[in-house]
Amino acid sequence: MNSHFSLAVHSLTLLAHQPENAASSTFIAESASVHPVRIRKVLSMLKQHGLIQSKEGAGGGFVLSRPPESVTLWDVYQVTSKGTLQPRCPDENPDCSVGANMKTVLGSVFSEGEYVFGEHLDQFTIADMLKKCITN
Amino acid sequence: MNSHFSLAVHSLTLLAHQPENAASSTFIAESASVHPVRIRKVLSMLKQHGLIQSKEGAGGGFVLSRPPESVTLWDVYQVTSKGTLQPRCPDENPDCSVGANMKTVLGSVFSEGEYVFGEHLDQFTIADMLKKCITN
DNA sequence: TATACTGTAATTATAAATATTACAGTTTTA
DNA sequence: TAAAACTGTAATATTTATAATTACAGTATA
Repeated sequence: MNSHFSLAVHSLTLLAHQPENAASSTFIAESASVHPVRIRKVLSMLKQHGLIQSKEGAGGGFVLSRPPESVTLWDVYQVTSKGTLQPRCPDENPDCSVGANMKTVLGSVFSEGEYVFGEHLDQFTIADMLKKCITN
Repeated sequence: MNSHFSLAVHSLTLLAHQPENAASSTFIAESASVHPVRIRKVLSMLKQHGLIQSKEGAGGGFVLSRPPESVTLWDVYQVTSKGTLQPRCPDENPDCSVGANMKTVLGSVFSEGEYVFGEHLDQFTIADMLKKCITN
């Protein structure tokens, strides 16, 4: 699983944690121990898909655009990581009936698998994540 | 998903395809378009877990040690890729209630998710993979 | 108009994956 | 019994993928 996903969940959870004021990329980056530009890239994806809003200029930053109870990890996964479950396969080899088809065959198994995995992720919301973090 | 998995499935399917004679790492490597040493490393894992047998020396190579109908993709996954579903998380940040716990919280979500995903993989055997490859 | 932000592109640095080389050990076969 | 064809594995080099850094234009605030 790529790291965009965990950074996105982290950021959204942080925004849910302080719904009253916007969080800057620097603030989020320090919480996640990564570079602010990386946060801005990930949040750019979330913004494009309507999960957050941003405001430029002094005092600006990021806020949730939907209640954290309504955003699931599956929603986030689809924005940041769709298709990454797929196993890396070497190029197709036309000289071998196995080598020629393995990529396609495994591809369909993993596409279905991603859906099954998604049903699991869909059970958890950003609000759940916040609750789990705080009660620990 | 790491590439060990797809190389392992590829190799096992190839062995199932020619049950009569052993396949050398060079033969498998050519079918999968990768380096023979890499194949030997992956097959070493499968051998340790009793999925295949190997024979050194001239005319040697690899053969299945169990019928391909009895080996599922979940069996292979557990040998080659257990834990790789886990998202990459930055180091824990003790100064932030979210940053301190996110890794653990996501960890448990993905451990359960791996199990769910495993139930899906468990539906497919190496024999199924061979059939799918050949009828394509 | 200085300051504190987002947005994004370009570049550099680091880490991970993969290939390559090397060589010891094991069978077969000529 | 020696050459050939293999596995097994470690060490190194190369390539690719990730991540950090730098740079700078644009925007809102005070």
